[in-house]
Amino acid sequence: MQINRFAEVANVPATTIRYYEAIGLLPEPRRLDNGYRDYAAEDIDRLRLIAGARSLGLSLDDIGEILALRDRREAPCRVVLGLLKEKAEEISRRIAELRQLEAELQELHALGLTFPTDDVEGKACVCHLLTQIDKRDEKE
Amino acid sequence: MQINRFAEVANVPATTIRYYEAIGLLPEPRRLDNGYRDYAAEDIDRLRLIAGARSLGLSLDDIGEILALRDRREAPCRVVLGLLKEKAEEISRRIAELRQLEAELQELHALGLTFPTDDVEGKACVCHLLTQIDKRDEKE
DNA sequence: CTTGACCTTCGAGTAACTCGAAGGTTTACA
DNA sequence: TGTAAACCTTCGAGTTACTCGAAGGTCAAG
Repeated sequence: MQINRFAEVANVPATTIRYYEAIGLLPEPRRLDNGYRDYAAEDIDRLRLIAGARSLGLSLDDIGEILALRDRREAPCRVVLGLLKEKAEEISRRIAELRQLEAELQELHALGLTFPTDDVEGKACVCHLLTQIDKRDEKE
Repeated sequence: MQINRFAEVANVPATTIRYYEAIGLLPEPRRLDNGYRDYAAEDIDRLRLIAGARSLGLSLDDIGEILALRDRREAPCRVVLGLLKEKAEEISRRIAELRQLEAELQELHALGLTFPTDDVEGKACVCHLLTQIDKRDEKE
């Protein structure tokens, strides 16, 4: 299987596959006589694991650890479970932050609409509000 | 005002201030005889605008545009309003994505807990689930 | 025989900083 | 007077996870 076919079955760009190989996540594959990479069916699983973990937001570093465990014939399940939990918590924190930010943006936008749109220097302008954000946070 | 004091009043690390100067967001300040940067009170506003806009998630590119308009004595308010609206929409999309991801992570974690944690090769393991994520999405 | 689709490597670019090295300056203190 | 601590300077490289471009080799079809 050449790289493009491999890319297709795992749904990962070929350039990304070469990148994963370069950083050591994927082993160097056999080569055809012409030097083209030649993947075996067994390779798909590893790449799918990487892609799956990435789509859940795990870092390539985390994934590297998981694969290293597996390569040493140790089951990485416990590590994976921990990482999934951590990630879920991180994301729930991130969601809270973004909600906050979303509210702030909407408020600022609404407030900005009530101001003139041609005030370069004065204080009656969204742009001026931008300079006040930190100060306002401190007062709260 | 030397850079550390300037950093303090605007609540931005000194290294970041140098960085903003290097990429042209902040003008080169006067220098003291010993070569140290010397900021004026008027400079604070510009840095606060940058910091405020950054904290709302605007990119340095966006901020560069805003500042360029201001430097040309054109009011950037309309642009700012547009950017705030765009950002709010982007963030609301991002929140939806993260919610989805959070649910997936929790589901996977819960499911993983019901599996043995010492299965290297077999299919009864969270790690195996990771390789199935894309396929499952396709079925849905 | 050439066109197009594939494959190769290498180096650089992205965003927004952050860090480290290697050095100069100023102030405080023994 | 010496020196240590706390400033300041520049420059280059590191971070994350790719992505792109250049320059070139290979292969099948028409």
